[in-house]
Amino acid sequence: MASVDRKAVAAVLEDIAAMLELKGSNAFKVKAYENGARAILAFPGDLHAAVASGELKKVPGIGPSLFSNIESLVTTGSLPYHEELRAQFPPGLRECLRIPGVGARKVKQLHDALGIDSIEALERICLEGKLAGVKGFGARSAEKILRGIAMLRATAGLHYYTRARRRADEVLDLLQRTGLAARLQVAGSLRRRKEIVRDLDFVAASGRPEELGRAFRDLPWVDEVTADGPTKTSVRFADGMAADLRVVSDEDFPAALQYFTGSQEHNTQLRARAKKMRMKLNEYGLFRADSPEERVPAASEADLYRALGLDYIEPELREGLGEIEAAEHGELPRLVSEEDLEGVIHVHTTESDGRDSLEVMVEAAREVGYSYAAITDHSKTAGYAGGLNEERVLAQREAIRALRQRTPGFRIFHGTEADILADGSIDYGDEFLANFDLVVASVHSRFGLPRAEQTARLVKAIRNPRVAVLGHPTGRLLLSREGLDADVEAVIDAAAESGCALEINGSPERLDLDWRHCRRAVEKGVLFSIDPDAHATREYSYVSLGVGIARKGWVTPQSTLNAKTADELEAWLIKRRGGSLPDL
DNA sequence: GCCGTTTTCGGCCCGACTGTTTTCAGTCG
Repeated sequence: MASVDRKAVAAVLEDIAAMLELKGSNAFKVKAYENGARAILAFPGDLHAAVASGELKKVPGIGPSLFSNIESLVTTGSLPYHEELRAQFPPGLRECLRIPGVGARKVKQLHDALGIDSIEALERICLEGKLAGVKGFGARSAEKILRGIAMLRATAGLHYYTRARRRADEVLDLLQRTGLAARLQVAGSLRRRKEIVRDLDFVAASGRPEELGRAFRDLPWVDEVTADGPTKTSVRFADGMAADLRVVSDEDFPAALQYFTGSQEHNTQLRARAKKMRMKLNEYGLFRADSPEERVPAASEADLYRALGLDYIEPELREGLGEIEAAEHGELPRLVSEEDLEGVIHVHTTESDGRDSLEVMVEAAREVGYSYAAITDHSKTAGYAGGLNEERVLAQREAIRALRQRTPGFRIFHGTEADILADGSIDYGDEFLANFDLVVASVHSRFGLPRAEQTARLVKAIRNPRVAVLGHPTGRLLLSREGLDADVEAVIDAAAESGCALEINGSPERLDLDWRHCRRAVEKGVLFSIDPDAHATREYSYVSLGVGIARKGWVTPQSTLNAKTADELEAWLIKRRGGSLPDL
């Protein structure tokens, strides 16, 4: 049987949606396929099993038709309906949909009028000045499309959260200094703490919108102004990042902030709810449906949610994945926050590939406010990272013993980030692992193993009682490397069963485990270790990125390993390994 | 194509901006 994972299924559904759009099908049918793709990506269980049992039919957004399509895909590896559609459209035509500012209607029109069937053909027509003849396209259309093509090629416009956050803070600072904004906040996916951000959204309350808009256009990084209306200004910075500013009245601000925080899907559901309750929600406020002039008073986002019969929903949760239902029933979790963290796990020093010494890393952890740190340098297999052989481990143990004497009131756990070998065993061997207080086990090699082998490898490591934490579980690198191919659901089940914690690695390029997987794991009782993977003192700040991902994944303090106190962690470690920690 | 405490048929979120138009369709979020 062909192995079709959820990403592949979602990609097919998205492809179908794109082609239905090109066909000019009912927009809601298109939407249904897009929603289906999202639902599959977010579906936490085993897709094959859910198809076999029919459980998938119960997932919102998967109706009879989508179910049978998905069933065909996972059981036979292909879908005739998809093939039929593909045969009708050249692949280049679907590529054209990715150009910003170019949608299905325009692509279809250009295909019909000029036979354009690829981005290259479209570019040529624009350059040759042959576009303006087509009805609906004028002199400026070609220019705009060419810019869109350039943009698409440049970066695909995606940015790490950290980079976007830094730029957003700079923008907020400069706009704040103008004194033109009574209220000013960043919204959008950045506020929702998505790991990857496409553009920045700012919302302001101001009595002088034109001046504020001008200040926005005049920001030092602005390369191009892409939209410029009385309430909305869009720019692109020289580094390719796009940013929007919306200016509203003070009274409208809460609704505007809510609206521009999104996500699209969350807002769609929220508006449908408002409508059902005979109200109307838009970016200016909440109104009575039968008397549109009558505003439902709301001084804050919390007021808006309350008026809709909902508990306040934290921005991180607003992904349209059941948070509204949970808020309705008072079942939202108390999300973990940085204040809940008692200690830091997964810390490197100069002994392997860190840039600061043991003493400096420990002191910095104490200054951050932690009451313990688990030092986890690389293991012997990681020669490229200066990994420690057994002899050096024992020497480090002595160094830590000595440092403990000089660091009263602060607990130092001696750990390792040990390599999981291809067969799932840990490179030091189980016996030697007993020398550590805490073992983080990670995959650093053989990413290409077949799925079944890769899964078995991770499960074996998780079931090893010496292993406390599975480090960066999928090994992905955002924007550059797919994670290893493993059955995450099986990994989660193994963690739940054995009690091994899964890491939420806060390194900006990792943010692994992905938040989409966390929620199901939390429900199953899995513990998470929210770690910086720090290679220098300043990288302790990565913990806050990990916390953002944990919050998106509905992780609570109770589900967080390093929200335990030092004593609790020690007790947990002893229980996990079924024996005492090394006598130090 | 999906969905149901108005409904198994008839809805499906809503508005700003652009570029082309003289009243609007397309795109985006």
